[in-house]
Amino acid sequence: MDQQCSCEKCELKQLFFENVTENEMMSLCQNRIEKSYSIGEKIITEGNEITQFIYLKSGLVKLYRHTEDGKEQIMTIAKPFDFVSILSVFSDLKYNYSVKALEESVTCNIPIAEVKGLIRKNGRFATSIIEKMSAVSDKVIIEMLEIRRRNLRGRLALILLYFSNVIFKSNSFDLPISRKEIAEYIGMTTENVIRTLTEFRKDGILKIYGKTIEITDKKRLKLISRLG
Amino acid sequence: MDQQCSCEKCELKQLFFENVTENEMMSLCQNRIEKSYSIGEKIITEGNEITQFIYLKSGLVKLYRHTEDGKEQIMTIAKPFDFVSILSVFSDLKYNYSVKALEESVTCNIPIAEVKGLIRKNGRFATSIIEKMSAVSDKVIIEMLEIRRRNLRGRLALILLYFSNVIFKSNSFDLPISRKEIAEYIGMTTENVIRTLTEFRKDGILKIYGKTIEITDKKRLKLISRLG
DNA sequence: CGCGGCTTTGATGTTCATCAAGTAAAGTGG
DNA sequence: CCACTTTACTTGATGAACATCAAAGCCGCG
Repeated sequence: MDQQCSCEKCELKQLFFENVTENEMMSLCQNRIEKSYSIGEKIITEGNEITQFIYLKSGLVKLYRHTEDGKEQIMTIAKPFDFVSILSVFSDLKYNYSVKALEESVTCNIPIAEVKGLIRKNGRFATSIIEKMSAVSDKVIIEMLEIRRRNLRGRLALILLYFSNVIFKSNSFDLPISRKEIAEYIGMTTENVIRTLTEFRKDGILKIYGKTIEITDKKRLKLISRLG
Repeated sequence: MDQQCSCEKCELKQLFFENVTENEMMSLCQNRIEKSYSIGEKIITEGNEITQFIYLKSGLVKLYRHTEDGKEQIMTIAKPFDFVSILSVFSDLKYNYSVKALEESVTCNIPIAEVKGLIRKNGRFATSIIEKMSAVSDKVIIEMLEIRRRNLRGRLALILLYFSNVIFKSNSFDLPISRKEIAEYIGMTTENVIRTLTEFRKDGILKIYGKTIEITDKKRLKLISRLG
């Protein structure tokens, strides 16, 4: 095995492991497993035991859960640096949500005991994990409140802007989720997602080619997102 | 000053400070301030700087925030052990929500730097904080998803059961919040909260005397909560 | 090439917000 | 303590927003 651990070069090292000693890093590096997932593959299954601390190195994923009546609710869509396996990882023995890849994704998996040990031994590491957790749950909660307070047009406008500004950083992008999933994400029906998209198209706000969206009147979309 | 720190007797000590040494505890104890709040008093104001780590010793509080259009959204209702000042405390410099007392409440306030120091020095403490944080954000997120997936009747039934089973542990209790606040909590209008309450009363599910609620047909209320 | 899931549009009815208007309760200052 | 103001509560009427149901075209995949 190399003296130089391959994690040293990982662009996500600074995110969580900035304050980890060389020895600790070596141990992490030897115990970690990288996994690749193709579109639609499940990364985490609701109800399964939590054994790994998982974070997203690249790609895009959705966090979702099943309701009693068999439907799905999407909690959030996470990209790298947004954290995957943070919610409930430290408070529960089992996952109470599932995670699925929306794009080709790569995760880094570390045995949870290893991470817990590191938290106990290394205060700076503990601090950075706590800060990260705090930021992530905050983000999810605020996002959910922002969705809730809008009507359908506002909700759809909001997430289109989210894809455009935050995820893809472009006015033209391929929707990473189906119409049905958009509905599950923002709490409306598939039919109304489609109808509202069509409205936006007719109003000259969007161009739509299947999954490809081009935002042509962003100012107007922002207005709808603010006023509903 | 006493040798014996008064925090030693605090029933909440075990919750966060179980793993803290005697010296650390003395320091905490000297720097902490207990504060009392009467009904309606503000404990935390949105936008203010975060300087204290605040937890609820007794009482009941609401966490809420203002939307752009001047309305209020209640994020959750917290009781002791449910944590108050956990969301965003470690990731942000300012609060992005407010907290108000719904009942006579007492908080214990510790300078945030003190807690951060403790996290760095004491791994077991860091672990217990992380577990607590994880559990709290999980609770809030699941709660919000559960509210969202229901129709009005289901939402109202859900929170009535929440008050009855979780908060007051009785079929008869005084609502700690106004009709308007219920509306802000579960995302509906005040008028419809009232109308639905009246419906429940007419259906023989509840008795209502102002703020006092008595659940007379819990089985039925549970059914409504499940099926909407 | 046929099956199942996704997408689309239309018709219909329910659910819910909004507006209006009045009563009750609770806080406020003289 | 009473008049006054404000805030909370309540009911009804109306229309808009939204879900549901139905039917058909499309697409990818075994």
